[in-house]
Amino acid sequence: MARYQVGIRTEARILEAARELLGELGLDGTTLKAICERAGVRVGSFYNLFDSKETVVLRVVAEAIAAVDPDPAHLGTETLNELVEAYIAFVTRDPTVARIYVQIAVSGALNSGDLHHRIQRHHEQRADRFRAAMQRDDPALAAGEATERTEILLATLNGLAFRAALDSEFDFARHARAVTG
Amino acid sequence: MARYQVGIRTEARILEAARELLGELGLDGTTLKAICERAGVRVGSFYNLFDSKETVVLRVVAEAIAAVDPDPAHLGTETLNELVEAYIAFVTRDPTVARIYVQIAVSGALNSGDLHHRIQRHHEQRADRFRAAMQRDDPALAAGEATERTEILLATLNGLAFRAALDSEFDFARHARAVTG
DNA sequence: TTCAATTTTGATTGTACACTCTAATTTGAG
DNA sequence: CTCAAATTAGAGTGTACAATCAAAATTGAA
Repeated sequence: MARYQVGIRTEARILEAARELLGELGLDGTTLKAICERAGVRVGSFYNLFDSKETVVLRVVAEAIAAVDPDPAHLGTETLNELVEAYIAFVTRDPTVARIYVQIAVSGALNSGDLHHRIQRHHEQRADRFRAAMQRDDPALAAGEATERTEILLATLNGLAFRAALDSEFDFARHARAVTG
Repeated sequence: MARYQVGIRTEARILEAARELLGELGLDGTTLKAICERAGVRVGSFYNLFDSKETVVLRVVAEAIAAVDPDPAHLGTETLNELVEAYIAFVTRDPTVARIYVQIAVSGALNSGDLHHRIQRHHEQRADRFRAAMQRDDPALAAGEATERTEILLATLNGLAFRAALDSEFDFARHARAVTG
């Protein structure tokens, strides 16, 4: 190990370049060449720091999701409303990254089993947090009913996000808040 | 014009091959080469009949959607329930094609403006039919309220379809019918 | 200061892809 | 049967892509 400072900075530049390109050009426009050019790095250096292009893209998406997490420490104190607001923040702050998440999820569904499982697990974890928050809000709510409501709520939010991806005029936040309460 | 029979049959073979491959391998796996091999046709013949690969893929998707249309003649007599059932039929009959529709919609959103507009128009037309059916079911329903409910209903159906694309075990039909009431 | 480990370079590989073009062949209407 | 139009063949074009590799340069701990 024993990373050198210069390498750490290069890694950060590559991630920043990828983040910018994904936002500006989307997944297809974010080629290895484009990332390296913007980061001011040769291709060989890229592969010294990352295993693949996929690695970088997934890190950018994961960081965008983590950036809006209302409970990064997993203390289990978040409310349903906070979770919905986090979802809204993710979609409205960086709509392109949100779209890329959907794109990866859908195209990866058939191929590359590993990616598929990671996305499925991510969805399940999010569903668990929604369900737990829902039951904290209303302790009388039965577990099965909470699971069911969570499934529908998340589907609606995902569907609205999809709608927002197609139409930039669409007021995602307003509709998302409407379904919550 | 004046098509020859052999050409018409070849066209049908190409469409069938594309349909099969899209179902088996998804969008990425459905290459021009693969389509031509399965259809027993040389690449040159393909381009004599179709402008591009995109043309074929879009025709397959459009035909899959049209196949479940409860009111192909647009008589305006369909019920909300029929529309939901048509949606369910589309997703459950050929899940891969449904996923490809999402894939095209999401990836095309940034690029190729034409495709983007076509998909947006398709969504709007569907929303109109849902809203009209909703008001036929309940004539007392205000227009604004119907628009709002349609937006939410379609979002939920799309989100559930997305969920089904990620998890083949997911019972899409049951959840879809649950939200309709 | 030394020097092993890390980082950078840049030329290169290999591949997969959609699409084109011309000439030969086949079709079917009159 | 004729022949123009439709269809087919198949080699070829061009391009964009992710990834590899060996050698040179640099870093920074001891």
